[in-house]
Amino acid sequence: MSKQQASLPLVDLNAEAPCCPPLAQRRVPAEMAAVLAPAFKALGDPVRLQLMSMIASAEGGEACVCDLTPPFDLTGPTISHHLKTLREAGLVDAERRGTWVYYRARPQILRQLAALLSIEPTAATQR
Amino acid sequence: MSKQQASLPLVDLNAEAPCCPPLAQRRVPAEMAAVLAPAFKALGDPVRLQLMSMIASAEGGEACVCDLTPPFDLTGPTISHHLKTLREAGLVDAERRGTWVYYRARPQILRQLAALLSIEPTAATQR
DNA sequence: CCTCTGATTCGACGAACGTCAAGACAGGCG
DNA sequence: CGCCTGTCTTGACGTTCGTCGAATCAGAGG
Repeated sequence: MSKQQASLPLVDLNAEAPCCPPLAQRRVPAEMAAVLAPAFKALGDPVRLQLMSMIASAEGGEACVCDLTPPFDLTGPTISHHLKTLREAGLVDAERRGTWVYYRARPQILRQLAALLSIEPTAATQR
Repeated sequence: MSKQQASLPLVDLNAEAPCCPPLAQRRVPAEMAAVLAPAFKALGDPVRLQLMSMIASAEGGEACVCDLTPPFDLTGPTISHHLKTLREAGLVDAERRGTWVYYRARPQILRQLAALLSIEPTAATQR
């Protein structure tokens, strides 16, 4: 419900992936790779990985940009850009309440990514 | 100083991360983010995500380059480059046996990444 | 209305990435 | 030995990324 994110190519993981057959169990088809790779790419930057963790582990499940910016030696616009990347990857959700903007993690997608990487101890994947 | 990927030939996840406190439970420290982000980045390309899946789900836990190349509309060098990226991220291991080169997944790291993304239903992260 | 603060967008720059063609290296086979 | 097949490296190209400064947008409060 952020105002201008409607026109952005937002990754719609909910409708796309019913859920995740583990990566090591069945070969990931090209379409699913095209949908999920951006999410991994979004986590592929140290700053964004920390931002994601700060948001997901925050009290009440949400964090204000004003709390996310100071811990880094980066300018406000740069943090905002990283948050936008996380938003477009479908990993977080933004909401403005008065003066401040709050970011909240989307647990569904984290679960999907975790399930995709999970390895069954029962499967005979070892030599 | 958020750009720290200077001299990082090979990610050494074994010695570095004892294992993974979930991302949503405790804030990921900068050093851990610097170590783990390259692994996510390596998975952040559709081709590499499929390669990773093809290797991890292959019979006997290993796949030959000769089997990995044809499914893509890419040249041999490009596939080789992507495999090198996965290797440098610590996600796969390569071994030459005679004429062919075989790639094998490293389950430890996949488990670490999955654990990092996992969400405990017990934690009070939901509202 | 104006101003102040917080957050995003815009424009620009250097660095890194994905891709290919051409060449180099490794090993099997005549 | 020489050739052939498979894989990797090198050099180059256009594109994308991470970062910043400056400008802009969105509310709150005088």
